[in-house]
Amino acid sequence: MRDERFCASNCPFTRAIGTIGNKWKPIIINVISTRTVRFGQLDSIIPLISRKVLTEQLKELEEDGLLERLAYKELPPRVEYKLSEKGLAFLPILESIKEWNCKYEVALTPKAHDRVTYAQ
Amino acid sequence: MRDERFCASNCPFTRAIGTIGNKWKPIIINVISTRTVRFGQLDSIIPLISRKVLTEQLKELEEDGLLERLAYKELPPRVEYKLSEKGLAFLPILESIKEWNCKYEVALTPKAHDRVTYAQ
DNA sequence: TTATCTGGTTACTGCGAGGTAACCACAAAT
DNA sequence: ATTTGTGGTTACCTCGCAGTAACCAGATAA
Repeated sequence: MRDERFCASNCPFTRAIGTIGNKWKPIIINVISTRTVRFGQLDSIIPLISRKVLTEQLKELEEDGLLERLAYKELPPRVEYKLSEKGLAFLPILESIKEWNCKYEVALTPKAHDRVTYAQ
Repeated sequence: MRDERFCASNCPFTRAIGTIGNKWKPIIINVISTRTVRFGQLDSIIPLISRKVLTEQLKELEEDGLLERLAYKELPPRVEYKLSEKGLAFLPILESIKEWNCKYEVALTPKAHDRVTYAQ
């Protein structure tokens, strides 16, 4: 899940990609953002992710110091996640990605086949 | 390789992550940077990637408009890759990631076991 | 008594990402 | 005649990511 060869690289950029360079972590960080979010909320907000993978990703993010896990000893249990200073410092990067995408993402041009069909 | 469910999302951020949110693409973009690089150079510069995967990633990056492929009809063949405007616009984001990592990546603290060993 | 709620964990399983190795064209060099 | 250089493509196979389903505690509600 986390690529050990990347994390063991002597290139800091490669290590960074080894840490946050997968599809779920930027999504999770973006969802948490500046809030405090419970596990169940993340599970329902993020489409398509399974509880198992969500648990794994959260654990890795915590290990890498991007977020903090607050477990309350209640029943039923309550666990809250919030970004650490490091995680919060990553948010502007996600904003840049959003801006970059909105500026450069081309509207999907219909395929030639479809265009001909409609033109007739 | 590219997650179709991400790319089909109606959330632009999710689509962006579906496009560049994997481990190889940021590395490739960072290596090409402002240069014009040949296939063989990428193959030798980037450690651990196979030619097959490199080809696939380059093709996807081209399809997504991040880079341009220049094939010269020579023998032996020569193919050069360079970033498009969209790809170049992504470089500052990679720089931000480098800065973010250097600022917040904690030096791996030796485990308690090792520390005790050395202390003795 | 039984269901519900929460945040997981575990075992089982399948699919596909990705690695390896062989192969291609064709010119120039040896 | 054979090797080398270049940028791939293809078939084959394996490993592991990730999905599913079952299970857990234990208090509260119905």
